[in-house]
Amino acid sequence: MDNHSEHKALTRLDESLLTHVPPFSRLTNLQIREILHHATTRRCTAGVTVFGEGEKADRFYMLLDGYIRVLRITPAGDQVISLHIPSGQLFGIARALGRDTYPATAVTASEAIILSWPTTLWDHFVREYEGFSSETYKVVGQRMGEMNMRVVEMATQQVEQRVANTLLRLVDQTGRKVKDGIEVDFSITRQDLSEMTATTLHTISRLLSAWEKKGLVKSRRKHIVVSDAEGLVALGQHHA
Amino acid sequence: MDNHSEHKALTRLDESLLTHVPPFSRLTNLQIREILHHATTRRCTAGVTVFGEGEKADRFYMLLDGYIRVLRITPAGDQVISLHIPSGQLFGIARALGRDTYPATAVTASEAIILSWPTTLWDHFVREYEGFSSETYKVVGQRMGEMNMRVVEMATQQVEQRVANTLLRLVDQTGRKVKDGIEVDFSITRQDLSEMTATTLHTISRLLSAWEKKGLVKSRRKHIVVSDAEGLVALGQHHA
DNA sequence: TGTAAACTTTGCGATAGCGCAACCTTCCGT
DNA sequence: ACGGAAGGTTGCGCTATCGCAAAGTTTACA
Repeated sequence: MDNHSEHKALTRLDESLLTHVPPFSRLTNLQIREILHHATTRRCTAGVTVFGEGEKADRFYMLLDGYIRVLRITPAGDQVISLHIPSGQLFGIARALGRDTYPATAVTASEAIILSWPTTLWDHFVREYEGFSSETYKVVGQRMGEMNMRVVEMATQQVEQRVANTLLRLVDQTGRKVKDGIEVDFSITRQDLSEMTATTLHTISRLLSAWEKKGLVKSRRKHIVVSDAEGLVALGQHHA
Repeated sequence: MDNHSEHKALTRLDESLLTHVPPFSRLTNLQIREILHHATTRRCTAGVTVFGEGEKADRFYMLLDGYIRVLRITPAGDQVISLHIPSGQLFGIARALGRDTYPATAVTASEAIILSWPTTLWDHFVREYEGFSSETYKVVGQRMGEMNMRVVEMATQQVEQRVANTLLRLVDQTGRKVKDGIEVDFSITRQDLSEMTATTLHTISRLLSAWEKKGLVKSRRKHIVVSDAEGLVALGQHHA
């Protein structure tokens, strides 16, 4: 559960890594080389805490590969998963929102490659790099949209619908095609799913079992495959 | 429930109206006069829809006086209140988040005075006006923080705690001192409160009755006064 | 000034989903 | 290759909260 597997990557970073990543896509190779020059690279196994809620936000990050899980822990010790960040997105950008501490904890949900820069460079990036700012705020907007959707779902839908919709969104955003359906692209436990949907792992387990019997999903330990998305969508809609 | 009371205000707009409003506070009087020159003013009674979810975001707004309620309506017809905006804040700033439609509906929660500008001016504002952008993103950050807090609360707390905390936040953000406590500064029904806390108006009614007996609040039709904030805080914490 | 509309209260079941408990299965490290 | 830890399943009773119903109260407006 902690930073065991931290490495300074000495790998030579190729400019092509960033040329197709939105916030940097409009830049010249020279600019990208400049950006990479200031970057620190880090490879992590799953389950590594990148930064913690409330810490001083002295770096901002770009996920090159893998998935990041964003979560908060209540005083009472309950953990709530806010969202998952796919590769190619910035995160830990407290500075962009006028904050100087991270508002949540970021943990790797899979193996991951992460670039980061000191927050002091943020203003420089915004000023110098065409499109950096607007692309940044596009993902901020997306994330707000997702959070909003979650609030609405939690306020209006039953557990079964919420879980169905959450699972669908998961495979939609991070799904990988496999033999008999689409699989969530990182390890995910019933506990994790329950922390995303405000339920208990027990309820999730029961739901997945039921769905498996109906042929909607196939799940094994830490893996979930959606085999009948249509069917799940139906479940997610109806109020019965 | 619709735009009955719309007026074009012919009132002369005084520059001093904006000089103390964060996004404009660093500007010269000349700049402010320029900004006001492009603005459209509108006075509304409570309950007027300023813009609707999904509409083309062709204007952005500044609330000069009153309160705005931001809400979403599900396909099934359930209404969920996202947040309340106090005077002095921008809203309807889809453009700032790379969107071209409004993500939610905005309704006046009280009488209100609203300035607005065509979205086409947004980039101009960002470019020309020192501090406009950063102040904007500060409120975006705040709102994200609030939404996040709501998700966490809804996921981890019982109804009574959620309602207590919501009410406390309400009087904290928009409270007005009255004889025997602090009153929510706009009309608010049990229904409204239930739409903020993901409950039913019945449950809210029962809770308020119970709290009134305990001397924590005093409520009449559409008015709620918190008389013992400490007590409510206690209720909002404990898990029993 | 009276009548309808909007808002509120309260009682009484019904139930979705939790919490607990016990047990099973898969994986990982040594 | 085995033992323990992490993850998963399932049964059962409980309760917080909803949903319905019916009646009371305040306000608006004709």
